[in-house]
Amino acid sequence: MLGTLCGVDHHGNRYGRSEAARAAVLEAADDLLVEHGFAGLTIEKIAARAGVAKQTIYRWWPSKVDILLEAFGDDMAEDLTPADHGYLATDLREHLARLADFLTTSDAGAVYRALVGQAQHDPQLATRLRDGHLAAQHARDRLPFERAIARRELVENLDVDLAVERLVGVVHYRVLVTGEPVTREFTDALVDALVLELT
Amino acid sequence: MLGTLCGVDHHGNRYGRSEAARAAVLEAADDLLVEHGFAGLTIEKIAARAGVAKQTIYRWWPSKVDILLEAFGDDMAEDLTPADHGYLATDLREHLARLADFLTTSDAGAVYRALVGQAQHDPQLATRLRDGHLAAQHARDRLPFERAIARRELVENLDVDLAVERLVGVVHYRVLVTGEPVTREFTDALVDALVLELT
Amino acid sequence: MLGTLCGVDHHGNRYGRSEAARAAVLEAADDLLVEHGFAGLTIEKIAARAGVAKQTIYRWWPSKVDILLEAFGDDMAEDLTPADHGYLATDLREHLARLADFLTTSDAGAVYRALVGQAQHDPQLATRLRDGHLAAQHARDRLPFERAIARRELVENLDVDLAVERLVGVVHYRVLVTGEPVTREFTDALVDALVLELT
Amino acid sequence: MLGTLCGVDHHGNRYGRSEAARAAVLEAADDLLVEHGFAGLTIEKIAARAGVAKQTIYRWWPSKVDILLEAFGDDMAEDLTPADHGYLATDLREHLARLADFLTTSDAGAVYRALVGQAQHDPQLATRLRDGHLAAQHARDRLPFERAIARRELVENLDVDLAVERLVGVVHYRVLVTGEPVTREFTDALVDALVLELT
DNA sequence: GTTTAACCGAGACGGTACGTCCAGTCTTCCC
DNA sequence: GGGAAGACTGGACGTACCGTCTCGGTTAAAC
Repeated sequence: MLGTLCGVDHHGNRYGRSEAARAAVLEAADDLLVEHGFAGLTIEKIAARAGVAKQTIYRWWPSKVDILLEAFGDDMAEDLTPADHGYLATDLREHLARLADFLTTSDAGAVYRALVGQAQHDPQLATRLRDGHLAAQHARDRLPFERAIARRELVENLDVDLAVERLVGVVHYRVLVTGEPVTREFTDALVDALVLELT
Repeated sequence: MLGTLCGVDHHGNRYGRSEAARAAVLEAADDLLVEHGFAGLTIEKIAARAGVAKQTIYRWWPSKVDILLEAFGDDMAEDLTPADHGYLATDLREHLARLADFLTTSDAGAVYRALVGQAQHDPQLATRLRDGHLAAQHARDRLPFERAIARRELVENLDVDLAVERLVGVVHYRVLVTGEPVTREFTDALVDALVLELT
Repeated sequence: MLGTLCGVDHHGNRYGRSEAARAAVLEAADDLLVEHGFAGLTIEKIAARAGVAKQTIYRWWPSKVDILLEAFGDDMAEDLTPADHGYLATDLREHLARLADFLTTSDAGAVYRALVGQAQHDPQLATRLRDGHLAAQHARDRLPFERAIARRELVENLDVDLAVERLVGVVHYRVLVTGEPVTREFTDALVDALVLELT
Repeated sequence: MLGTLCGVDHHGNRYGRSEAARAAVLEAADDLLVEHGFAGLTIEKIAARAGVAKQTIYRWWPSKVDILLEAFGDDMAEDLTPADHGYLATDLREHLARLADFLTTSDAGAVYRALVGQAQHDPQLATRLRDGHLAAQHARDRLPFERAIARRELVENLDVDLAVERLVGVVHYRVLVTGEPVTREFTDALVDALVLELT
């Protein structure tokens, strides 16, 4: 016969996971987290809210943090990819302001904070979070600096990683630890001080 | 201000709480946190490990984070009060190195990380943590800068808060988020870059 | 001090099981069995009906048949102790009629039938049922015959066990297997045939 | 009435069910019952053991007791049809001994006991069991008596039903209730007492 | 020889109940 | 009155089956 190219050789709806159930669970988890916080986020409530059987959740996600990780998805990549305006200061100012906004006001940011919080109690989650999302975000955070170096705006041997951390680290500190508001003035001052120092 | 034996004014069971029970609970909580992590830290296990009735715990602490807060005690103040060497760079280098050490290697640091993690899910805890410990620590963190200003080593109108955050924030970011090791080289580079910029 | 004779040396309500909870559970189990049958008898429903936490049930009863066994209690002894009228035939006629009544119409009889049914799937229950209740009942079933022997109404070397089984066995067969009604005519005929044969 | 190969009038998949699947299910059910008891007999395990889809089971049998009923089949008729030796006592002695053997040692007997046990919780099953098997068996149990009446060995107006129950009822009682062994001595004694009484 | 319809395996699904763990409250006895 | 002990209600946990469903595949009768 012909080379049955479509579904390889699977049969039955063995691979037929319900997309509706998956989406309902992710949305329910997201909603519950925002509404009732991480403590109010139980598998039972997610199941009830999503109109889904508990078993369906356990079939696909090992724990509630896995649901959050999936719900978190690529939100960070979508929201936090720095634009290129041709000037380091402009790029960084905008990027850092968007980071602050993401962390403090968006739903995805709430999920992110919950995950980082939980990661303090769960080294495995910490590893997955870092490998899965933080590394990629760090690469995106580097972009303005790398473009500035390519533009000769910055010296070639700059420690970009350190520079990145000196910006996003401080914003994270306010969000995760001190809880102080992260204003546009603050992020701008942060960027300006760094740019002044580096150029 | 000497170490007045804390339980000095209770006379037997009749007129006061048992210092032995209090100490046993705090120690048990500390041990369980280090051994089994925050998830393995339940009131029942603390009670069992401490040889104490659950009711005794509930009588004196509203929740398990209160136990941790009390166990955490003034460790931060004791370990993280910056010395005065007469030079800003030296003070900051030493202080930041000790902060890194505290956060990553000490038992108190483990408690602190657990509390900050939990605070992401628990706004009330976040408030208490900030009011009770972080504000005081921030004041201590300012000391090197304030001394340098008094010494005229730094300009008077320096934004000290920002300077502090630009140091401790980055260290916290590594500890709480990226999980990268915080080496002496790293903290020194952080201090040096800032000091160079400010002076 | 005085010889604290009451609670030996127990302290706390360590031995303070709630009689209210116990009674509520037993009654709820009884009711649910009669209303919804053995299949409708779940621990969760017993707990809900009794207004008791599931844990309280699991604390005191290993399984739902244990609840039934306890609810069954001494009902058999109370209802099925044969009276002494001085005549074998009279004693047996009355006793067998009461047995039939117990098995087919009483709540305790419903529990008994459920237990015997379950014992077919559960050898351990079978053993407990036999040792705990059936042996005692068999001893009571023998009484009319033993009194008749004492009275010289029957020969001394009569196989009393066999005689007992030839009466109660047939009634059980109707109740448990064929489901035919066990009328007074039937039990009387059974008794009369046996008594005629033995005397 | 000869053994027409059961599946003779189905032609392939189109108009008929898979005999292989049917047999596998019945055997799996039988095995699981004997190995793990009635509680260990679940549709899922039967399906897994038989290498059959759950749906296939639900397509053909409404419940697991239906599987057992079908697996039980005509075993009773085959094993428990009394032979005709020309003497009432001989016929009954042999028949009752075979009944005892069937109930206590055969696989079909195990299924029978499980079904009778379950019938205590399930009136519908009880009805089907009685209509489907017990009535037929009762008719077979009557045969020795009817032949004896035809032979004038017994009086014509004998209550044959009662006589039958006085034999098989007692054996059932031992098997289902007391669990005592049913020896040949016991069954012979039972028969002899009855025959002596009736003739 | 193609269509076609019933059966089959596989397994995902919404549910119910299981038995366990812990939270937080309570009552009782001892010191 | 504090403390040890522990029973209590309540609720989430993760698991096991239930009975229903949908999906390809297989296969032999029907076309």
